[in-house]
Amino acid sequence: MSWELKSDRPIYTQLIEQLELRICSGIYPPGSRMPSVRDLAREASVNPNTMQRALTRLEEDGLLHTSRTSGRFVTEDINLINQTRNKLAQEQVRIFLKGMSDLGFENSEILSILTDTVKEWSI
Amino acid sequence: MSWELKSDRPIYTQLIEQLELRICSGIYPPGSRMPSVRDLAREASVNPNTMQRALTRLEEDGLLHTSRTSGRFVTEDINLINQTRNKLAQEQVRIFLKGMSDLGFENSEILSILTDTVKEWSI
DNA sequence: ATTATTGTATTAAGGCCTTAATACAATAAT
DNA sequence: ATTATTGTATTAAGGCCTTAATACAATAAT
Repeated sequence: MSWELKSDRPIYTQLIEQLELRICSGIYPPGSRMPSVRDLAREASVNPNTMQRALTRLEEDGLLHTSRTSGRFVTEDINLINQTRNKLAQEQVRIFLKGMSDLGFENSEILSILTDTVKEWSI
Repeated sequence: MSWELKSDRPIYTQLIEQLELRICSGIYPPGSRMPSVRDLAREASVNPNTMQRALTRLEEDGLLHTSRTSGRFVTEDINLINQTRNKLAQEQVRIFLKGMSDLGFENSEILSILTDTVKEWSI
């Protein structure tokens, strides 16, 4: 998975989302060691300071913890990870339904559009 | 409908989205006259320059046109408005499915989550 | 013991966004 | 004819974000 950073929002907020995503989807497994700040920054083509800023946020949320000089580690609290995953999913759903509703689509329409799109995707 | 401007993205991009939304959902009907730049700016609590920047963009897309000193008007091209509405809707769907997929949800799960959420909302 | 790697902190520069204050041109309204 | 309202343009200031260049402390690796 690439980092897909766009210029329409602050990079550090996008990094936060990407990192959350990678932890929630198991790319960085529970308890595993994260790449160093410098490595992550190089990988995402951003300044180490910017990556650090994002990592600090994940730490505040408890998804990461730091062991001074041996690096950062993903939490082993699977419960927290799952809660985060569900929180992110619900947020996606909420934004989607709000957006479609604002465009004037009825619930029934939304469901049928989605069903159709999913079918097309899976063909 | 209030303007709901957040600070996590440039305001002018949010204004563009809001204005598109209002045209597509009929709040500003086809052919109708828009409030003046200054009035819109006051309404959204932003600087006239910022509102102007957003309006210029809508104009480039053909959703608005200007009649020098009598104001801006919404296009009468209902076809264009509908195309825009569908484009925005498809974009919502695409982002939603991408987001849920990145979180590791299967298509079937996505559909059932959405169905459930819609049911809860309508209770 | 020494070295390399880790996270962390600081400072300066530049860029984009937003606001604010003005001003001007065109024309509808009077 | 005059006035008010419209869109439009310009300039300066401040804020946040990002990068870049450094430096330091702690400790794992050697």
